[in-house]
Formats: sequence, structure tokens, C-alpha cells
Amino acid sequence: MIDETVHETGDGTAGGAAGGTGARGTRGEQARATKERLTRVALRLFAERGYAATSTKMIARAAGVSEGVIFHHFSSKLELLLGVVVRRDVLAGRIQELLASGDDLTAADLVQAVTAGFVAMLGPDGEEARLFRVMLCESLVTPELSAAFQATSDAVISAVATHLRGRVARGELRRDLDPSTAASTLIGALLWFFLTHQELSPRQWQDQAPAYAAQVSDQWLRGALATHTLVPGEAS
Amino acid sequence: MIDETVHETGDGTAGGAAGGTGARGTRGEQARATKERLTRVALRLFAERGYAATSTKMIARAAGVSEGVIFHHFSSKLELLLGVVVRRDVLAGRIQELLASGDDLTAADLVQAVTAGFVAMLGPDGEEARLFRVMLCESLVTPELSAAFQATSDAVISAVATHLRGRVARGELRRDLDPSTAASTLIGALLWFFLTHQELSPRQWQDQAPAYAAQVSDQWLRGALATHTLVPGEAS
DNA sequence: GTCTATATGTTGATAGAC
DNA sequence: GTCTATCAACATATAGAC
Repeated sequence: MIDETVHETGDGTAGGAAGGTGARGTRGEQARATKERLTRVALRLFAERGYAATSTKMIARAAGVSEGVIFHHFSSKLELLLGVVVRRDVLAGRIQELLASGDDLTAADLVQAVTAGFVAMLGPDGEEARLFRVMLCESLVTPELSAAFQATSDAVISAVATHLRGRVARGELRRDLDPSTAASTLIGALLWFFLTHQELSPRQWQDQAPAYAAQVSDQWLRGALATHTLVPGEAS
Repeated sequence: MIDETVHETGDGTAGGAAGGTGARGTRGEQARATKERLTRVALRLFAERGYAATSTKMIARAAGVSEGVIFHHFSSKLELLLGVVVRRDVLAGRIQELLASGDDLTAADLVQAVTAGFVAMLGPDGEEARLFRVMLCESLVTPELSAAFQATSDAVISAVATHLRGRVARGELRRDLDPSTAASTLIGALLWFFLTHQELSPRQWQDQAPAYAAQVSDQWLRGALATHTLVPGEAS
């Protein structure tokens, strides 16, 4: 069904016969390269068609290897999925970097930086976006993944929450702000947009996403900043 | 693999021989009943295992009919999925009812009512929660569904947004609030919690979800209410 | 380490009796 | 309207040559 001849290789190694070990790299290197190529291709196909609807044959073909190679590197199709998803830490990692590097910014600037970072990271057809989609959908259906997804999600939320706590302590954010909930609402609002705008072209994404993100951070800040001094006695 | 003998029937009709048309209802009624039972069972299995990983055989068995019956009522497995998802309007409908019935409430009370409504509606293992999960996940992978999901999502957002616009006009909400974005952030924050807490037991859900929802609506209101009068000249 | 060939089960869908 | 029986295609996974 799939007429795909794209080999997504990077080096011309695949497709040839057994291939002498000479020309380029040791067997170990070749193995690693092939394995990584398989996970990259698999991620792409899983994101496009879903795990269950993607056959090992499709993956092999798109990677430019025979089907048996998959089962040489992974003991089962599920292992391949787990191998794909093992990069999940980058998702949380990127956010944590962002937070750490913005420690000297004002809370407002930081929140804007984080939302902008999300937009940059989750643009359509990026690797991170694919990974996120696969993890979200398959974790609802594959027990082996739900823990991993939960952990990643918690890591992001609590990283943001911890940072917010610091800002509350500094007096930048309302003293009675619940950092955990506040982190959730920010992340949730961003990710919901992301999920409901997957079909946007990169062009449209670049038009709409940053604007939306800016509005989200603005609105979030209005509910969180301490500088929005309230008229005394108002609102519980 | 599945030892399921649950028939989820409601009437004892299934499993018998061809069954005379006499005892209970016309053929037309029986047909409708069977068809509805199939969609109900299919929704449950699709939500548990995903569309692609659910075979028509599993569905037939769980519904207590033979596999051929499915293809008598639906021309293909995909048609069955579309039949399942056709009830999607209830999701948007419930919200719209809520909004309409709360027209005389204050904005704060209304937002609390809406968030509470979400919590009540999307409790784990409810039909609506299953429907939402299936639509979300399969729409990312099944072109036939993505339009339907988009439409439902847009309907909810714009229903809320329209209502918010009214509240802005009444002076209850900040004049410079963007109703569309504000609706998105509220819905997104709620649904994100829902998605990342699917594994909660009904007991845990009842403990945590209302509390979270209350915090979300509180925080959202702080960013939206006009009564939080700002010190003049502050914040762009 | 990769290939070809194959084993074995399951899939979605159809045909025809009742 | 439902059942039983059956089909061809495809699934995942393995075996052995190179």
C-alpha cells in the first residue's frame, strides 16, 4: 500500500547486500546507526498512523532494510515502541533548561520565554511533536507506556511548579498562588492548543501559535502576578 | 485471548438461534437495538485498546453476536467507528446547556458551574470520557475523524467564548479579555488534567478532580474578572 | 549484520443456510 | 436478522544462508 521509497538514511549503507565491514565504520557503529534509523522511522510512522496500524513491514521498507533486521535489533514490536519512546526525557529536559537559563528574568519574561519555547518545540512535524503525540495516544492504550507518560508529564509540571514557588517566595507572584495548579493550567492551555491544531501547516502554525502563546501567558500572568495589586478587601 | 463473556445486552435476545420475530419487538426494533449495542460495546473496546487494536471479532463476542452481524449493520469497521463517534454532539451539547441554564448567575458562579460540569461529565469510565478519548486519539490518526473532532472542539470553545463575550459586555469581565483565548485556556487546563489523570480510580477522581477544578476556575477568574481593579498605569 | 524464505496466527470481510 | 463456514491478505516473529 505504501509506495514509500524514502530511505531516510543519511549514509548510503542500506539496501546493499550484506555489505563488507570495510568502507565505513565497525559493525558496532553500523548496528547503532541502523537501530537509531529504525527508531526514527518508526516514530514518524507511529505518529502518522498509530502504533497498532503500523506494520513492521512498513517500518522496514521506509528504513530501507528487510523486516528481519527489526527483530535482530528489537525482540518485539513493542520493544521497538519502547525504544522510540526512550527519548522522552528530552521533552522535560528542554523545559528544565529553559527554566534554569531564565533564572535572572522577571517572572513575566520567564513565562513568555517558556510559552515561546513550547511553541518552538512543538511545531508541527517536529520530532518532539511526534514523540509527544505518540506518547499521549499510546499511553492511553498501552499499559507499558502510561507510566512513562505520567512521569514525563509530572516532571514538566513539577519543574515549572518548583520554579513558580521560587517566584512566589521572591514576591513576584501572588503569595496564595498554588504553584502546582498554576503550572498545570499554563501547560494544559498550551498543550490543548497544540493538540487541536495539529493539522496546521508550518506556515499557519508560525502565524497563529506564537500569537496564541502570547495571549495565554498574558492572561495567565494577570491571574498570577503580585503586581496586579487588588483593591483591599475584594475577592476572598 | 479475551475470555469476555459479558454480553452487555439488556435484553436476552442475543446468542439464541435466528429467533422468531414474535416475542419481543419488530425486526426493525431488534435491528436498532443490536446496532446500538454494537456501537456501545465498540466504544468501550476502542477506548480501552484503541481502534486498530480492537478486532471485529472481539466486538462481536463482547456484544454477544456473531461477527457477521457487524457487517450486516455496518459496511466496514471504519463505518462502525464513525457510528460510534456520531454521538459526539452530546459533548458540546452538555456544555451549551450548562451555559444557557446559568445565564442568570454571576460570572464567577457560572465558571465554577462549568468546571464542575466538566468534572462530572468526564469522570473515568463514563461514556463521555471514553468518547472523548477515542475521538482525540483516533482523530490524530484517522483523517475521517479529524474534522469531526475539530468541529466538536470548536463548538465547545466558541460556545464558551460567546458567553464570555456577553459577560464582558455586561462589565463582569475585563474589557480587554479575548473571549476565544480565555475559553481555550479554561477548557485546555481542564482537559489536560483529565488526560493526565485517566488512570485514577473513580474514588481518587472524586477526591482530586473537583478540588483541581475549583482551583482552576479560581485562578482563571483572577485573570479575567473586572472586579480585580488594577492600580492605574500598571501592566501594559 | 543483513537478507530471503517461511511458519503460524489473526485480520476484515463475504456467502449462503435458516 | 442472525448464524456458521470460509477466504485471501496480512500480521509478528523465526531460521538459516551469506
